Amino acid sequence: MSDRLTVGVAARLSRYLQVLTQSKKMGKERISSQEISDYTNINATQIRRDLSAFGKFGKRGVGYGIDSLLAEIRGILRTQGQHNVALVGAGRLGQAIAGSPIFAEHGINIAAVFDNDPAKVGRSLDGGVEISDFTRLSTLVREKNIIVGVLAVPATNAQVVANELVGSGVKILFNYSEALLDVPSDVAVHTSNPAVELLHALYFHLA
Amino acid sequence: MSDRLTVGVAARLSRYLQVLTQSKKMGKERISSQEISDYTNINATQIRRDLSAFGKFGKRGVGYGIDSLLAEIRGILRTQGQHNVALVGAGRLGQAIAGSPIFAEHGINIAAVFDNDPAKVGRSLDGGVEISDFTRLSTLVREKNIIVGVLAVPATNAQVVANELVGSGVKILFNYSEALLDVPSDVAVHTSNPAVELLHALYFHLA
DNA sequence: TAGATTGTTAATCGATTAACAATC
DNA sequence: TAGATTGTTAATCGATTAACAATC
Repeated sequence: MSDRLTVGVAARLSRYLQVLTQSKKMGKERISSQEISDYTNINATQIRRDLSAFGKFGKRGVGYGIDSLLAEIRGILRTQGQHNVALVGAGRLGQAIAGSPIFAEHGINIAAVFDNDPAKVGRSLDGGVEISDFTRLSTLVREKNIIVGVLAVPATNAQVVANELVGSGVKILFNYSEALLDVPSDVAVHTSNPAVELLHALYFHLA
Repeated sequence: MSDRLTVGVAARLSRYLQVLTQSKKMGKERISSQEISDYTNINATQIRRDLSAFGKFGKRGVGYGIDSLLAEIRGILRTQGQHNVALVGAGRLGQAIAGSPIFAEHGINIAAVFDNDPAKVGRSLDGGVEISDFTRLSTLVREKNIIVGVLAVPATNAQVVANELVGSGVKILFNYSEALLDVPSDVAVHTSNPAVELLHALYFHLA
């Protein structure tokens, strides 16, 4: 299987990773496709099908070993190591992101934090990273070979920050503002949009 | 078309809504399927197909009128009005959510905020909502007929808060913690998981 | 053994795309 | 008219699901 995964398979595998990580934290050692299905709303047959395309990871009548399945999926997604990201914006949202265990749990390291407020520059966030001035962004991003940028800035600044990140070599942007971003076609933008998801969820509740 | 939309169509329509809302804010009056495609990475043919299933909303050679398309999609999704949600957790993340224009822009109103910290209860957040004690959750959620709850609490408290919300009649949960939530089958859980999305995005960058 | 759960098949359904006539 | 973009067809591909033998 040296073929590239389809978008759907890659998305589902990373969701299994989340369930496995949390189940492991809760002390579980084995999990069945039905249990993963309950948490993800992905059909249990689909889950077994996704996994069996790469090998026979489970035991009939028993389920999947959490540790070994975690290792297998990380191998398939090639995301075993540590990944450095740059966070721009050290306001409430930026601080919440830096202080959350969600990134650290999956091997994602916030390697640099930027803000343009002189009162914040030089201080440290919960994660222990020191806040750098926005003007140092390009230098630090290049130095640390960072290819992922997280935008926790107001919509009015989002495009300027995106331009700076992209100009410094960043290829993946996580946009937490409502702004639409114009970027070159080789840059991927993921926009977090709880409101859009909510409208979508409401439709199925109302219908 | 009184049929229920498929999950895919409803998800895409709500993403078009986001692009239209922002384009309108930027002063645009018309938009083409190709422009929507550039921002969403959804194929332009797919967009025209989704829309034409409900009517002929565009003008050949010209594109779609933003105002009229917004109204049409809101009608299809039946989400024209105001929707009340309850926010639990008035820490940095909760404050960031309450202060963000993302919800308000789409007619979503944070009708109640809860926290268990006595130092916070009674104060008001940026949005203007007063923070209520967590013990009043059930009363207020029932009084205001709230069916959507947003969890901005640490993973260790997430299940307890989810139980309280579900027990008070909430049917849709937005979980910003990394915890897995056990809920009845008639309750929908949306978990925000930037780390999982990032692993997925990284795969396509590395491959 | 008895019960549980995987791995896999076969069938169906929806998503995706290219292409192009219609028409603004 | 010339250029642009919609609406729609037709064809392909991947996702989804039920069912069940294999086997732990």
